[in-house]
Amino acid sequence: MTTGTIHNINTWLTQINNDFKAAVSVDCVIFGYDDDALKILVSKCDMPPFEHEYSLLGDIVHPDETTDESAKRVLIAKTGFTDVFLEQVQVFSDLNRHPLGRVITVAYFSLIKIDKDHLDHLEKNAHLQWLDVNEIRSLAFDHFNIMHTCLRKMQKQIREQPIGFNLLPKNFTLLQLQRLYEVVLNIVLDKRNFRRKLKGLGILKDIGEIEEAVSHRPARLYTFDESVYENKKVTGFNFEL
Amino acid sequence: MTTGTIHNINTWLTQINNDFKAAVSVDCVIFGYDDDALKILVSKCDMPPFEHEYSLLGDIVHPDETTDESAKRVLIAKTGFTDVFLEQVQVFSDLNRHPLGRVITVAYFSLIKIDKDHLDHLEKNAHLQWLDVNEIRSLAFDHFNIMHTCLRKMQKQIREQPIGFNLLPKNFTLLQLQRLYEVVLNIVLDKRNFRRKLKGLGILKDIGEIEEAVSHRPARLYTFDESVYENKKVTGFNFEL
DNA sequence: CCAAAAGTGTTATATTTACACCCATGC
DNA sequence: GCATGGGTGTAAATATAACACTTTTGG
Repeated sequence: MTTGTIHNINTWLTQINNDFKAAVSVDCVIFGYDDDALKILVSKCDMPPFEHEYSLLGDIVHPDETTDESAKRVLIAKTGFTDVFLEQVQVFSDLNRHPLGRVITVAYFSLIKIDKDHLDHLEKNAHLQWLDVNEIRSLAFDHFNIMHTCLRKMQKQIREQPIGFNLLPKNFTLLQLQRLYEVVLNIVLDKRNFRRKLKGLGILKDIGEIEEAVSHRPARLYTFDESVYENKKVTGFNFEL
Repeated sequence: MTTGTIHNINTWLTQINNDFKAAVSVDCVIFGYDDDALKILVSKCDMPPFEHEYSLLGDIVHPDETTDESAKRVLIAKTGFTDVFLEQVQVFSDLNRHPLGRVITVAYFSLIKIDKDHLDHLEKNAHLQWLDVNEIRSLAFDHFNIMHTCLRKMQKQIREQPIGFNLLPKNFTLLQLQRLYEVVLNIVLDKRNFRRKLKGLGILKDIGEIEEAVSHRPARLYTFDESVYENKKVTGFNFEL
């Protein structure tokens, strides 16, 4: 192919041939943290040849929405949460990744709090299920690959930005936060160093309350102080642990 | 919209309606470093209403190629280089981003060495031009936005991985390398600390030669030792400056 | 001899790591 | 009283930051 003859969508191409159109979808890796495990929300897949696999939650992108909007729509529809942390990760476009034909998908990951209200909602979607990321051996389509890519990106991002709070209840103890990092990153953290680091960042607010109904000394409860974070962010911020 | 009624491309949807197909393109932010400036390769745009703007190099994604392959094809066609550093950045899918209709684009950035052979090749593509990223005020379509997003991602990545070498000749002096970082990141670096840091990383190989034809004390020439980097990468590597 | 970049070490400061004990609560 | 996690400080090691002069080459 010579340089003079290739199409160029940014110059003299004047119409788009139908042969060059593709279906575009979004797929969401929805992370939740529960029971000291990192989980993702999946759905039973009933499309051959993946009838006995689980798949990520996704949908085709509608003509009147961006891919970000599409991913948000999927999340709201499936989880009921309207205010979700959502991050675009990567396009997957292998030619035969989907049995319906050419489907180019944009992968997203999302972090949500698994709570009682949420579980009630999920009961209406009996086909949905939480899987421990460490126990997943395969998923439908190329979703195992997508899940892994999103997991790596999330692990990187959780070290650089305070996004882990999205996985915890509004108020949490320092040990809960530490365990979250340990589980997500598969590492062991030193309690004192972890606490010093987080208090030093100044993004935690002691809400002046303590745990209730625990069979040990109750811990103080903290919340993520987003306003402090927003102020510091501009000057640079290192969340490394 | 209720949860029971949304489409789901991963379950019971059995065909893809043409109304749900879109044109998919790739757009490449091709970075080059020359004359102590970071530049990008652009093309004169002749599509209304952007006749007097420059645009990124891109093309529609063909039915028989992934988006990565598509981006690589554009790069080879426009620059002649077959072995290019290429990184997927993000999807841009605003509804009216392209005058031909719905075009969802996948943005990539690429790092290449600007050298004489390259310039010879470009002369055959008279519509191509290098623009200093600091002097660009606008580009066609949403390309200014795309360029900025790619620039930020590249700046982040160059601090974490030794990708800067892709912008330099095979052999280079330490000062050239330092200037590259200073220009790309808009920072000032300390010469001694920079040298200590890089020598400590062990990824530079002194090739035993010196600069020629310079009107000052000639500097040693180094090259990037990829094999050492590949070995170290698995154990973790911090390229922060 | 002048201009231009090459090349080189030390000290102070900040950050990170490693590590052990007493405390409060429920049962 | 015992099991469980809550909560705290210090010292060593490492990494980062600041800083100035002599050397070598070409013109």
